[in-house]
Amino acid sequence: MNERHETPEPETPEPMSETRLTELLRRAGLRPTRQRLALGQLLFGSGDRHVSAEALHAEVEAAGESVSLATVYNTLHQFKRAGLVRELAIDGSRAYFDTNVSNHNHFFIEDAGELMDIDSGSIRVDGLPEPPEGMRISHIDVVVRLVKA
Amino acid sequence: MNERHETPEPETPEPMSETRLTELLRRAGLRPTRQRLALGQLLFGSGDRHVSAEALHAEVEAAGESVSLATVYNTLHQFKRAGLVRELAIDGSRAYFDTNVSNHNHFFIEDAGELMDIDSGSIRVDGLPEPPEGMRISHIDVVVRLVKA
DNA sequence: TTACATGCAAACTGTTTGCAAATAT
DNA sequence: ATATTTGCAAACAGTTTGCATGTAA
Repeated sequence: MNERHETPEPETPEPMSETRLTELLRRAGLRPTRQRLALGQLLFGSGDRHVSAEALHAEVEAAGESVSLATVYNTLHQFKRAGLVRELAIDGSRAYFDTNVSNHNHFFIEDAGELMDIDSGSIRVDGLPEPPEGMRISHIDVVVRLVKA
Repeated sequence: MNERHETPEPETPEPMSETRLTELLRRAGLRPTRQRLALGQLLFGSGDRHVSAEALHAEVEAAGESVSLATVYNTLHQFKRAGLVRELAIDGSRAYFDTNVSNHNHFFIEDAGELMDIDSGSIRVDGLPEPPEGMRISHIDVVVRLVKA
């Protein structure tokens, strides 16, 4: 396992050429294999996305590429280590990955298990208490849970 | 935006008599069995608590009462349905239950997997965007993740 | 007495891992 | 050539469930 920890690429969304994708992977220290290119295309080829491993696996199969579920998991974790995706703790029962790695928050539609970004500018959190001695804040997650009105 | 299902009684923390606990369970429509009394004592007998099922099981065994893990799970869910505890989505790998069912937020110490309440008054969230059509906000979770400084 | 609760082990879900075969450089 | 990556199936953790037995009312 040799991950290169570099500043995550400000990738342009929208259909990404294989060359761009290859570059992206290379810079992350990952060989551009068929599987990683297929997953990368789905993840980074069309704006910000929220996926579970299972869902991404279904998608890649539907797209005609065969990639094992284990590889989907491994790849998502490699992408995460490379800073290309962020993992979200939303719902204990499955892991969600977000291709938007910038600072932003989420709506979560409970019944549908569906996630949506909240524009980064809108929410403001203040009145934060001091973290306990010897600790620092690494990240603040805000999840706005929605139900049918 | 600060919707709350009516919480069924702000029970007094601190060592709770068996009679009080029995009452509490009765009002929740739950028979005061040995197991539920033992778990209830641990959960509601000493201020606000954050527990995983596994940890609570260890505790109750350590306290000399034998309660199966399955019963711990079942009981936590019954307590949750009764509004006596709240389940937290913090970390995909295990479920945490919080005996503080009022509106408040959390510090989460990543490495230790430890949770702490943040005083309810301190954090303020504003600039919330409108929920999508036909949806309403059921709850807002704020988790402040901490790492060693 | 009877409806509810428990314990056990087995089932299940989502995720991870070990290892031989395949692939990228 | 060789280091990395993959797929598979088996392992795994946490959680849930079916059912016979035990218990509260």
